Amino acid sequence: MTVTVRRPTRQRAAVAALLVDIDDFMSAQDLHARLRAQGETVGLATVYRTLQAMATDGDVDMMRTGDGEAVYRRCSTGHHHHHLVCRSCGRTVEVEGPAVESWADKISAENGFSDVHHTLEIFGTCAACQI
Amino acid sequence: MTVTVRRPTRQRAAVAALLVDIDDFMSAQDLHARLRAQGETVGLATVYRTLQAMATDGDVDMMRTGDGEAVYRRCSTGHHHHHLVCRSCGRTVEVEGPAVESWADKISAENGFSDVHHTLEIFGTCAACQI
DNA sequence: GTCTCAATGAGAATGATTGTCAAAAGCTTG
DNA sequence: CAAGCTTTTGACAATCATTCTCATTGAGAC
Ligand SMILES: [Zn+2]
Ligand SMILES: [Zn+2]
Ligand SMILES: [Zn+2]
Ligand SMILES: [Zn+2]
Repeated sequence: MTVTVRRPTRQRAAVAALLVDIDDFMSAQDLHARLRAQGETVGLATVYRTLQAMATDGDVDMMRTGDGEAVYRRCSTGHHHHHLVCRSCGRTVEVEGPAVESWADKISAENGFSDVHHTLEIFGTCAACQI
Repeated sequence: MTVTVRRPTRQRAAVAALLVDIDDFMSAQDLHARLRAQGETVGLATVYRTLQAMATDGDVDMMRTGDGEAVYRRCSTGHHHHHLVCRSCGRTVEVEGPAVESWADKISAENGFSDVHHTLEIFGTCAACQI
């Protein structure tokens, strides 16, 4: 197996620290803007690279918004889960569904697919955002 | 309720006809290239607009690839379903999961979310693409 | 301190998607 | 069929997230 080495840097620490404070999914652009607002000097490309590395390492979850933009979030659980996201205020709830996992496995096997993974997100309006 | 009127045009017919022939998800750019290769003269912007209109009307399914590109497919069933897609050759199988639907509804209700919808796709390697 | 290589950042480049707006084409009516 | 009205089209510019380039900086090892 290959172990990718990642050197700890001020920039990576800044991004990681910010993600701990934020509770909603946020884009690289937004995170970069927040960092700059806080006075942290981190390049945009570095924010992109850092987020991608964290996503690869499983340290953050990445999701695509309706218009295809990548958004990231530091989740509390390290294991596989999905999200219930308010399309109005962005509030996010982490959810698990054993039934879904087994269904996906069964469907994949039945159709001869291997090495599978799935994406599943639920969007709606949370109680606080009801009119 | 509002009923959107759509005038039938040569360009829309060409896009719709092409989608019937194709069995895999395909991007607007790709579809446009195919149309041009067939000698059909349809503008790129028109392909984008047509696909969006068809997706809105429920005539095609839209999905996002791993890198966020929108891809479209004319599905056989008119009702709600999901996809099992080969990440190597693109072969797509339409799948249904009543258990997943009810799970999503339950989770949403439990957390006070309303007006929900979900996205769910399974990616893997199909039998034919195994090494 | 020095050496080596990963990491950074400023800016350019890419590439999908959307906006603009004048010209072309459906539909309706006379 | 012609005129009038509205939608649709297409060439091109504009947007905008993301990636690339490459010279410079910084971390870790000795
Ligand atoms: Zn909300
Ligand atoms: Zn899952
Ligand atoms: Zn395949
Ligand atoms: Zn479903």
